[in-house]
Amino acid sequence: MSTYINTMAAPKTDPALVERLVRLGGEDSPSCLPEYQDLARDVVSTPRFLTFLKRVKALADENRLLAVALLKRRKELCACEIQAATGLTHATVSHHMSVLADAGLISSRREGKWMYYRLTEQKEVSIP
Amino acid sequence: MSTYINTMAAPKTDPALVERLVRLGGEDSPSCLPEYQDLARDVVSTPRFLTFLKRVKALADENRLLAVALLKRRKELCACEIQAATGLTHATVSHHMSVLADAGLISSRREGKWMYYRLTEQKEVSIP
DNA sequence: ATAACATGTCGACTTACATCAACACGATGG
DNA sequence: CCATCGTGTTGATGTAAGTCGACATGTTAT
Repeated sequence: MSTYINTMAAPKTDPALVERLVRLGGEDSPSCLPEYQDLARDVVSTPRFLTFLKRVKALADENRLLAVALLKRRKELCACEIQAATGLTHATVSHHMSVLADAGLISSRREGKWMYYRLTEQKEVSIP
Repeated sequence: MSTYINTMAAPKTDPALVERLVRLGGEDSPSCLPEYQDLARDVVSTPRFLTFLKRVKALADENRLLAVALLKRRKELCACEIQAATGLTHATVSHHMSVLADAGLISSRREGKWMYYRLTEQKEVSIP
């Protein structure tokens, strides 16, 4: 229903929607629309939320997840090995590894011509 | 380098690549190309891998992650509440919730006109 | 019974992103 | 010094996915 969208656009609260939401009010159910908007804003702006989202997005690709899974088995892999495992172009592999590194999931080490990657040890993160 | 791709296409192993990979062979570094292909195939075909990928993909969206984060705070939310929090159309919310449900992250309960969602309790899954 | 309402479904649109070819650059070896 | 090799970068491209409007379905209230 577009009333919600209009409400989002303008800070004014749609009385009908508020009534609807208030009617929902159980024991632990929150009350009205602005509260939801504020809560959502707070949650989304959290660094915890943003970090988690970035990591999850980095893992949400078959080839990247494969690379991470392989790095969990072998401690260290070079770019060409990951390329061999995934069957991708070196350009694509390089892009994927940069995404993973940007999310803080892997670290890279240069040794001559070769680029070695390994997982960064990270505590298990739960849903923010 | 397209040699890898050609090698992937044809089961035949490129001698030059094998040599390169063998040259890498350290103490814990595996040896040659077919081994990587086989290992990758094994890992990817694992139900563990596929389930994890599906869940991670479901969480890799700002609005879906927001919905899950809110469900972690309030025990139960109806569709219109999630719509109010995200500012999306009800069509989009419905789509997102079906994605989350399909990944086994949430369960739904119908009560009259309202559709209530809650998180499914799940053991922390680590990288497959 | 009719109206208002909450939600699901379908088709179209639009943006994000995975992928590759081509080029650039440092490193290694002859 | 020149050729080969391993990677990163850039621009272009195609496909997947998020989003919405419109319609359909079941529910509640008058």
